[in-house]
Amino acid sequence: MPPKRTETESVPPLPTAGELDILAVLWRLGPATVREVHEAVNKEIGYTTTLKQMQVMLDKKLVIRSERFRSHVYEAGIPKGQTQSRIVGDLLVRAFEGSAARLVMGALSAKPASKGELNEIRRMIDEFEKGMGR
Amino acid sequence: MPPKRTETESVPPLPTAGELDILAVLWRLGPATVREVHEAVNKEIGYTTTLKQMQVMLDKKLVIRSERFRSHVYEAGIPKGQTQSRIVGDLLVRAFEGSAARLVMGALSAKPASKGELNEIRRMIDEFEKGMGR
DNA sequence: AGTATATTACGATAATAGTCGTATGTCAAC
DNA sequence: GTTGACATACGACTATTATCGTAATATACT
Repeated sequence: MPPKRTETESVPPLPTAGELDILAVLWRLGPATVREVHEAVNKEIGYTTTLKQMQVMLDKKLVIRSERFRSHVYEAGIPKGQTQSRIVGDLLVRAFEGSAARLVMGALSAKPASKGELNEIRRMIDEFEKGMGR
Repeated sequence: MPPKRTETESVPPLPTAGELDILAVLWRLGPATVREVHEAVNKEIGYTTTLKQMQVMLDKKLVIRSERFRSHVYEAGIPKGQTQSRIVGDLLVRAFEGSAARLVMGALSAKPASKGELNEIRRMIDEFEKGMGR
């Protein structure tokens, strides 16, 4: 069994699939209420299910929230890029032997990219190379 | 809840985290016994745990197996590239709005790649572009 | 104040994943 | 043919995730 998870972790655990869907909505909308998130995720689940999930995420520090006269407003507890990077990093070692090239291969064969997007990836790599060693 | 999973699916479900670890070992070793897999995964769990997991995976069609005089020999039930692609594809839509470029960004910031690997990715993209529309 | 409506808190339940113990089976070597 | 070393089958238990119902709370509108 994975080590028992306490609520006092410095770094939050990776989000589960359902939690990631909620995070993705928060990334897209910015700070939002449970109601707004619930409508945006667009799954066939009840409102209180979304609510409960977000409460659990609060406990895990995956989101933070603030009062707003009537309801709560939630936002991601960790910067989007950092979470994305942790998730991909995990997948990278688990399924791709740490090879980013193979991961890109997998991504492209899963969802063929347009020429424009291929160029975007190229630019990204160039950028990254320029910033290396710093 | 996700739709109840029957054992008669045409396409297997995505592997769970633990299952992926086992698949990764099978990809690395090729056909292997439970014992071999168990030693390779190198986790602090009992032998029968690995065994049970692989039996569940067999039921899900994530692996296939054949008799071999004394024990069973397992291998991946689906080509490695296809499974990798399905996993990344899922992540792509869930966490990266379908943008491969952002995914690459996430991968590079998770585990900085060497110049050699960056070139490898470039070659991969070139290859992919050449083969487009076919 | 009193009712209606929306929100939150929280416990109960169910489904899935992970874990292991024990029984049973198989083979080889004595 | 008995014994020892492994293997498999399978049920049970635990932890986690997902789901929802209900009660309590807050706000708004008469």
